[in-house]
Amino acid sequence: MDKKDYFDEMGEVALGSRLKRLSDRMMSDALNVYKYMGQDIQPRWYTLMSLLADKKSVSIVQAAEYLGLTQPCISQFSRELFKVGYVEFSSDAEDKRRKIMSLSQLGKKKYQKLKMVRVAVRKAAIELCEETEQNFYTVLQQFEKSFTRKSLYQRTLEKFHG
Amino acid sequence: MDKKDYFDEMGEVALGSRLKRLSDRMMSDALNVYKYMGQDIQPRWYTLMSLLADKKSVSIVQAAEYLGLTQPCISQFSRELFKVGYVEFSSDAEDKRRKIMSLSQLGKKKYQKLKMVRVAVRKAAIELCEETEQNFYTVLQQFEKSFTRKSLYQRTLEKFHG
DNA sequence: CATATAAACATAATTGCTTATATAATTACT
DNA sequence: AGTAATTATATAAGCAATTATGTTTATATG
Repeated sequence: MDKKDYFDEMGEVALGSRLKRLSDRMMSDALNVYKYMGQDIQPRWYTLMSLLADKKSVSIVQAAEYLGLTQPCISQFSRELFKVGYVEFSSDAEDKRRKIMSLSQLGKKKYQKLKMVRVAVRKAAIELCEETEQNFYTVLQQFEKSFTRKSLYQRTLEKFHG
Repeated sequence: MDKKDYFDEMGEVALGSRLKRLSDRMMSDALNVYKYMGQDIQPRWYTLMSLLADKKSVSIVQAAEYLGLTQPCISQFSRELFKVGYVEFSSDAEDKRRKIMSLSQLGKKKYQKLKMVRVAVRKAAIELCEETEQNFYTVLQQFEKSFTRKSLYQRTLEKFHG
Protein backbone atom coordinates (compact mmCIF):
# COMPACT_ATOMS: atom_id res chain seq x y z
CA MET A 1 0.00 0.00 0.00
CA ASP A 2 1.33 3.38 -1.03
CA LYS A 3 1.92 6.16 1.43
CA LYS A 4 -1.01 8.56 1.21
CA ASP A 5 -0.27 12.01 -0.13
CA TYR A 6 -2.53 14.57 1.47
CA PHE A 7 -1.80 17.00 -1.36
CA ASP A 8 -3.75 14.66 -3.62
CA GLU A 9 -6.73 14.89 -1.31
CA MET A 10 -6.51 18.69 -1.18
CA GLY A 11 -6.32 18.97 -4.95
CA GLU A 12 -5.69 22.23 -6.74
CA VAL A 13 -5.93 24.38 -3.60
CA ALA A 14 -2.59 23.01 -2.50
CA LEU A 15 -0.94 23.69 -5.85
CA GLY A 16 1.42 26.27 -4.38
CA SER A 17 2.69 23.97 -1.64
CA ARG A 18 2.88 21.13 -4.09
CA LEU A 19 5.08 23.12 -6.43
CA LYS A 20 7.25 24.11 -3.49
CA ARG A 21 7.74 20.49 -2.55
CA LEU A 22 8.73 19.59 -6.08
CA SER A 23 11.08 22.52 -6.38
CA ASP A 24 12.75 21.65 -3.08
CA ARG A 25 13.30 18.09 -4.24
CA MET A 26 14.81 19.21 -7.51
CA MET A 27 17.13 21.75 -5.93
CA SER A 28 18.23 19.29 -3.31
CA ASP A 29 19.00 16.75 -6.05
CA ALA A 30 21.02 19.37 -7.89
CA LEU A 31 23.00 20.11 -4.74
CA ASN A 32 23.75 16.43 -4.33
CA VAL A 33 24.94 16.18 -7.91
CA TYR A 34 27.41 19.00 -7.33
CA LYS A 35 28.52 17.35 -4.11
CA TYR A 36 28.99 14.02 -5.85
CA MET A 37 31.06 15.68 -8.54
CA GLY A 38 33.25 17.14 -5.82
CA GLN A 39 32.29 20.68 -6.73
CA ASP A 40 32.21 22.72 -3.58
CA ILE A 41 29.61 25.12 -4.81
CA GLN A 42 26.10 26.11 -3.88
CA PRO A 43 23.61 25.76 -6.73
CA ARG A 44 22.35 29.23 -5.85
CA TRP A 45 25.83 30.58 -6.53
CA TYR A 46 25.83 28.74 -9.77
CA THR A 47 22.98 30.72 -11.31
CA LEU A 48 24.79 33.96 -10.52
CA MET A 49 28.03 32.66 -12.03
CA SER A 50 26.12 31.56 -15.08
CA LEU A 51 24.62 35.02 -15.39
CA LEU A 52 28.03 36.65 -15.08
CA ALA A 53 29.49 34.27 -17.66
CA ASP A 54 26.74 35.26 -20.09
CA LYS A 55 26.51 38.98 -19.44
CA LYS A 56 30.18 39.60 -18.54
CA SER A 57 29.45 42.39 -16.07
CA VAL A 58 26.31 43.08 -14.11
CA SER A 59 25.44 45.30 -11.17
CA ILE A 60 23.97 43.98 -7.94
CA VAL A 61 20.47 45.23 -8.68
CA GLN A 62 20.58 44.01 -12.27
CA ALA A 63 21.56 40.54 -11.12
CA ALA A 64 18.74 40.56 -8.59
CA GLU A 65 16.26 41.39 -11.34
CA TYR A 66 17.61 38.74 -13.70
CA LEU A 67 17.52 36.04 -11.05
CA GLY A 68 14.32 37.07 -9.34
CA LEU A 69 16.01 37.49 -5.99
CA THR A 70 16.31 40.53 -3.77
CA GLN A 71 19.18 42.99 -3.75
CA PRO A 72 20.37 42.09 -0.22
CA CYS A 73 20.48 38.47 -1.30
CA ILE A 74 22.70 39.16 -4.31
CA SER A 75 24.75 41.56 -2.22
CA GLN A 76 25.51 38.68 0.11
CA PHE A 77 26.18 36.13 -2.66
CA SER A 78 28.57 38.49 -4.36
CA ARG A 79 30.53 38.97 -1.17
CA GLU A 80 30.79 35.22 -0.69
CA LEU A 81 31.86 34.68 -4.27
CA PHE A 82 34.38 37.46 -3.86
CA LYS A 83 35.76 35.83 -0.72
CA VAL A 84 36.48 32.58 -2.56
CA GLY A 85 37.94 34.57 -5.43
CA TYR A 86 35.43 33.76 -8.15
CA VAL A 87 34.20 37.30 -8.78
CA GLU A 88 35.78 40.70 -8.80
CA PHE A 89 34.23 44.13 -8.43
CA SER A 90 34.59 47.32 -10.34
CA SER A 91 32.75 50.59 -10.16
CA ASP A 92 30.66 52.23 -12.81
CA ALA A 93 32.24 55.51 -13.86
CA GLU A 94 28.87 56.94 -14.78
CA ASP A 95 27.16 56.02 -11.55
CA LYS A 96 29.32 55.69 -8.50
CA ARG A 97 26.57 53.99 -6.54
CA ARG A 98 26.80 50.95 -8.74
CA LYS A 99 28.98 47.97 -7.93
CA ILE A 100 29.76 45.94 -11.00
CA MET A 101 30.49 42.23 -10.69
CA SER A 102 32.34 40.06 -13.14
CA LEU A 103 33.95 36.63 -13.09
CA SER A 104 37.61 36.52 -12.16
CA GLN A 105 40.04 34.28 -14.05
CA LEU A 106 39.63 31.70 -11.31
CA GLY A 107 35.87 32.13 -11.52
CA LYS A 108 35.88 31.52 -15.25
CA LYS A 109 37.96 28.39 -14.80
CA LYS A 110 35.60 27.14 -12.12
CA TYR A 111 32.62 27.91 -14.29
CA GLN A 112 34.01 25.82 -17.13
CA LYS A 113 34.24 22.82 -14.82
CA LEU A 114 30.71 23.42 -13.58
CA LYS A 115 29.44 23.65 -17.11
CA MET A 116 30.13 19.95 -17.64
CA VAL A 117 27.95 19.11 -14.70
CA ARG A 118 25.33 21.55 -15.86
CA VAL A 119 25.08 19.84 -19.24
CA ALA A 120 24.35 16.54 -17.53
CA VAL A 121 21.77 18.11 -15.21
CA ARG A 122 20.07 19.73 -18.13
CA LYS A 123 19.91 16.49 -20.11
CA ALA A 124 18.36 14.81 -17.10
CA ALA A 125 15.84 17.62 -16.66
CA ILE A 126 14.91 17.47 -20.33
CA GLU A 127 14.43 13.72 -20.06
CA LEU A 128 12.08 14.26 -17.12
CA CYS A 129 10.12 16.94 -18.94
CA GLU A 130 9.69 14.67 -21.92
CA GLU A 131 8.25 11.80 -19.92
CA THR A 132 4.96 13.59 -19.38
CA GLU A 133 2.21 13.23 -21.93
CA GLN A 134 2.82 16.77 -23.07
CA ASN A 135 6.21 18.33 -22.37
CA PHE A 136 6.20 19.56 -18.76
CA TYR A 137 8.43 22.55 -19.41
CA THR A 138 6.18 23.76 -22.21
CA VAL A 139 3.03 23.40 -20.14
CA LEU A 140 4.74 25.15 -17.22
CA GLN A 141 5.58 28.10 -19.44
CA GLN A 142 1.98 28.26 -20.59
CA PHE A 143 0.82 28.18 -17.00
CA GLU A 144 3.17 31.01 -16.06
CA LYS A 145 1.81 33.05 -18.92
CA SER A 146 -1.78 32.56 -17.76
CA PHE A 147 -0.74 33.44 -14.24
CA THR A 148 1.01 36.61 -15.36
CA ARG A 149 -1.96 37.63 -17.47
CA LYS A 150 -4.32 37.29 -14.54
CA SER A 151 -3.07 36.34 -11.10
CA LEU A 152 -4.52 33.74 -8.77
CA TYR A 153 -5.50 36.62 -6.51
CA GLN A 154 -7.58 38.36 -9.16
CA ARG A 155 -9.15 35.13 -10.27
CA THR A 156 -10.07 34.19 -6.72
CA LEU A 157 -11.79 37.51 -6.06
CA GLU A 158 -13.74 37.09 -9.28
CA LYS A 159 -14.87 33.63 -8.25
CA PHE A 160 -15.87 34.95 -4.89
CA HIS A 161 -17.85 37.94 -6.05
CA GLY A 162 -19.04 36.82 -9.46
CA MET B 1 9.63 45.37 -25.09
CA ASP B 2 9.12 42.68 -22.47
CA LYS B 3 11.33 42.35 -19.44
CA LYS B 4 13.83 39.58 -20.11
CA ASP B 5 13.50 36.49 -17.99
CA TYR B 6 16.86 34.88 -17.43
CA PHE B 7 15.16 31.61 -16.51
CA ASP B 8 14.10 31.34 -20.15
CA GLU B 9 17.70 31.67 -21.23
CA MET B 10 18.82 29.02 -18.75
CA GLY B 11 16.14 26.60 -19.86
CA GLU B 12 15.49 23.30 -18.12
CA VAL B 13 18.52 23.54 -15.82
CA ALA B 14 16.74 26.24 -13.86
CA LEU B 15 13.55 24.23 -13.53
CA GLY B 16 13.90 23.95 -9.75
CA SER B 17 14.30 27.69 -9.24
CA ARG B 18 11.56 28.36 -11.72
CA LEU B 19 9.12 26.16 -9.84
CA LYS B 20 10.11 27.87 -6.62
CA ARG B 21 9.36 31.26 -8.12
CA LEU B 22 5.95 30.10 -9.27
CA SER B 23 5.14 28.48 -5.95
CA ASP B 24 6.16 31.64 -4.08
CA ARG B 25 3.88 33.73 -6.25
CA MET B 26 0.95 31.40 -5.72
CA MET B 27 1.38 31.21 -1.97
CA SER B 28 1.78 34.94 -1.70
CA ASP B 29 -1.43 35.39 -3.70
CA ALA B 30 -3.22 32.98 -1.39
CA LEU B 31 -2.01 34.91 1.65
CA ASN B 32 -3.34 38.13 0.12
CA VAL B 33 -6.70 36.53 -0.52
CA TYR B 34 -6.97 35.55 3.14
CA LYS B 35 -5.91 39.05 4.14
CA TYR B 36 -8.47 40.59 1.83
CA MET B 37 -11.15 38.40 3.32
CA GLY B 38 -10.15 39.62 6.75
CA GLN B 39 -9.06 36.16 7.82
CA ASP B 40 -6.08 36.51 10.10
CA ILE B 41 -4.57 33.19 9.20
CA GLN B 42 -1.41 31.91 7.63
CA PRO B 43 -1.99 29.66 4.62
CA ARG B 44 0.46 27.18 6.13
CA TRP B 45 -1.78 26.92 9.18
CA TYR B 46 -4.65 26.36 6.89
CA THR B 47 -3.32 23.07 5.52
CA LEU B 48 -2.92 21.74 9.05
CA MET B 49 -6.43 22.83 10.02
CA SER B 50 -7.75 21.22 6.89
CA LEU B 51 -5.98 18.00 7.80
CA LEU B 52 -7.43 18.08 11.30
CA ALA B 53 -10.90 18.77 9.94
CA ASP B 54 -10.62 15.72 7.69
CA LYS B 55 -8.90 13.30 10.02
CA LYS B 56 -10.38 14.56 13.30
CA SER B 57 -7.32 13.73 15.41
CA VAL B 58 -3.75 13.35 14.34
CA SER B 59 -0.42 13.16 16.15
CA ILE B 60 2.42 15.58 15.51
CA VAL B 61 4.46 13.08 13.52
CA GLN B 62 1.46 11.90 11.53
CA ALA B 63 0.66 15.46 10.53
CA ALA B 64 4.27 16.03 9.51
CA GLU B 65 4.09 12.98 7.25
CA TYR B 66 0.79 13.99 5.72
CA LEU B 67 1.95 17.52 5.00
CA GLY B 68 5.51 16.73 4.02
CA LEU B 69 6.98 18.94 6.72
CA THR B 70 9.26 18.11 9.61
CA GLN B 71 8.15 17.22 13.10
CA PRO B 72 9.64 20.34 14.72
CA CYS B 73 7.77 22.44 12.22
CA ILE B 74 4.41 20.88 13.06
CA SER B 75 5.29 21.00 16.72
CA GLN B 76 5.63 24.75 16.34
CA PHE B 77 2.47 25.22 14.25
CA SER B 78 0.45 23.25 16.73
CA ARG B 79 1.66 25.42 19.59
CA GLU B 80 0.73 28.55 17.66
CA LEU B 81 -2.69 27.20 16.76
CA PHE B 82 -3.15 26.20 20.38
CA LYS B 83 -2.24 29.71 21.52
CA VAL B 84 -5.00 31.25 19.39
CA GLY B 85 -7.38 28.56 20.58
CA TYR B 86 -7.98 26.71 17.32
CA VAL B 87 -6.60 23.34 18.36
CA GLU B 88 -6.59 21.33 21.54
CA PHE B 89 -4.36 18.50 22.65
CA SER B 90 -5.02 15.13 24.13
CA SER B 91 -2.77 12.21 24.87
CA ASP B 92 -2.87 8.75 23.41
CA ALA B 93 -3.67 6.20 26.13
CA GLU B 94 -1.77 3.52 24.25
CA ASP B 95 1.35 5.58 23.69
CA LYS B 96 2.06 8.26 26.19
CA ARG B 97 4.71 9.84 23.97
CA ARG B 98 2.09 10.87 21.44
CA LYS B 99 0.43 14.26 21.48
CA ILE B 100 -2.86 14.21 19.66
CA MET B 101 -4.16 17.37 18.03
CA SER B 102 -7.74 18.13 17.12
CA LEU B 103 -9.74 21.21 16.20
CA SER B 104 -11.39 23.01 19.08
CA GLN B 105 -14.96 24.33 18.74
CA LEU B 106 -13.51 27.72 17.89
CA GLY B 107 -11.14 26.07 15.42
CA LYS B 108 -14.04 24.30 13.70
CA LYS B 109 -15.97 27.53 13.43
CA LYS B 110 -12.94 29.29 12.01
CA TYR B 111 -12.38 26.46 9.56
CA GLN B 112 -15.92 26.75 8.24
CA LYS B 113 -15.34 30.41 7.44
CA LEU B 114 -12.05 29.60 5.77
CA LYS B 115 -13.69 26.90 3.70
CA MET B 116 -15.68 29.52 1.80
CA VAL B 117 -12.47 31.23 0.83
CA ARG B 118 -10.87 27.93 -0.01
CA VAL B 119 -13.63 27.07 -2.45
CA ALA B 120 -12.99 30.30 -4.33
CA VAL B 121 -9.23 29.75 -4.34
CA ARG B 122 -9.73 26.26 -5.65
CA LYS B 123 -12.02 27.42 -8.44
CA ALA B 124 -9.43 29.98 -9.45
CA ALA B 125 -6.66 27.40 -9.36
CA ILE B 126 -8.71 25.01 -11.47
CA GLU B 127 -9.36 27.77 -13.98
CA LEU B 128 -5.64 28.42 -14.21
CA CYS B 129 -4.83 24.74 -14.67
CA GLU B 130 -7.37 24.50 -17.45
CA GLU B 131 -5.92 27.34 -19.45
CA THR B 132 -2.89 25.33 -20.49
CA GLU B 133 -3.05 23.21 -23.62
CA GLN B 134 -3.14 20.13 -21.48
CA ASN B 135 -4.32 20.46 -17.87
CA PHE B 136 -1.40 21.71 -15.79
CA TYR B 137 -2.34 19.81 -12.67
CA THR B 138 -2.51 16.53 -14.57
CA VAL B 139 0.84 17.09 -16.24
CA LEU B 140 2.34 18.08 -12.90
CA GLN B 141 1.17 14.83 -11.34
CA GLN B 142 2.70 12.89 -14.22
CA PHE B 143 5.94 14.76 -13.74
CA GLU B 144 5.99 13.99 -10.03
CA LYS B 145 5.46 10.33 -10.83
CA SER B 146 8.41 10.29 -13.22
CA PHE B 147 10.51 12.07 -10.65
CA THR B 148 9.58 9.60 -7.93
CA ARG B 149 10.30 6.67 -10.21
CA LYS B 150 13.77 7.95 -11.01
CA SER B 151 15.12 11.11 -9.40
CA LEU B 152 16.87 13.97 -11.12
CA TYR B 153 19.98 12.89 -9.22
CA GLN B 154 19.97 9.37 -10.63
CA ARG B 155 19.18 10.60 -14.11
CA THR B 156 21.99 13.14 -14.00
CA LEU B 157 24.57 10.56 -12.96
CA GLU B 158 23.41 8.32 -15.80
CA LYS B 159 23.77 11.16 -18.29
CA PHE B 160 27.22 11.86 -16.95
CA HIS B 161 28.57 8.35 -17.00
CA GLY B 162 26.55 6.80 -19.78
C1' DC C 1 21.01 76.45 -6.93
C1' DA C 2 18.70 74.20 -3.12
C1' DT C 3 16.25 70.75 -1.68
C1' DA C 4 13.12 66.77 -2.11
C1' DT C 5 12.82 62.32 -4.09
C1' DA C 6 14.60 58.19 -5.76
C1' DA C 7 17.98 54.60 -6.67
C1' DA C 8 22.03 51.45 -5.43
C1' DC C 9 23.99 49.27 -2.03
C1' DA C 10 25.15 47.43 2.90
C1' DT C 11 23.60 45.86 7.11
C1' DA C 12 20.36 44.33 10.66
C1' DA C 13 16.35 42.10 11.98
C1' DT C 14 12.90 38.76 10.77
C1' DT C 15 10.68 34.65 8.64
C1' DG C 16 9.81 29.99 7.86
C1' DC C 17 11.45 26.51 7.68
C1' DT C 18 15.50 22.99 8.43
C1' DT C 19 19.01 19.89 10.98
C1' DA C 20 20.91 18.63 15.38
C1' DT C 21 20.29 17.34 19.96
C1' DA C 22 18.16 15.97 24.33
C1' DT C 23 14.46 13.50 26.94
C1' DA C 24 10.94 10.36 27.87
C1' DA C 25 8.23 6.35 26.41
C1' DT C 26 8.08 2.16 23.70
C1' DT C 27 9.73 -1.98 21.51
C1' DA C 28 13.11 -5.57 20.53
C1' DC C 29 16.63 -8.64 21.97
C1' DT C 30 19.14 -11.65 25.20
C1' DA D 1 13.59 -8.85 33.52
C1' DG D 2 17.52 -5.87 31.84
C1' DT D 3 19.45 -3.44 28.42
C1' DA D 4 19.82 -1.65 23.67
C1' DA D 5 17.72 0.44 19.90
C1' DT D 6 13.84 3.11 18.26
C1' DT D 7 10.13 6.49 18.31
C1' DA D 8 7.53 10.89 19.62
C1' DT D 9 8.22 15.12 21.04
C1' DA D 10 10.49 19.64 22.49
C1' DT D 11 14.03 22.83 22.11
C1' DA D 12 18.15 24.99 20.20
C1' DA D 13 20.89 26.31 16.57
C1' DG D 14 21.35 27.06 11.67
C1' DC D 15 20.19 28.43 6.95
C1' DA D 16 18.58 30.80 2.93
C1' DA D 17 16.05 33.81 1.91
C1' DT D 18 13.14 37.92 3.08
C1' DT D 19 11.69 42.85 4.78
C1' DA D 20 13.19 47.04 7.03
C1' DT D 21 16.44 50.61 7.58
C1' DG D 22 20.31 53.71 6.84
C1' DT D 23 23.97 55.84 3.81
C1' DT D 24 25.67 57.56 -0.31
C1' DT D 25 25.04 59.13 -4.96
C1' DA D 26 22.01 60.67 -8.70
C1' DT D 27 17.92 62.95 -10.54
C1' DA D 28 13.99 65.99 -10.59
C1' DT D 29 11.59 70.15 -9.20
C1' DG D 30 10.63 74.66 -7.30
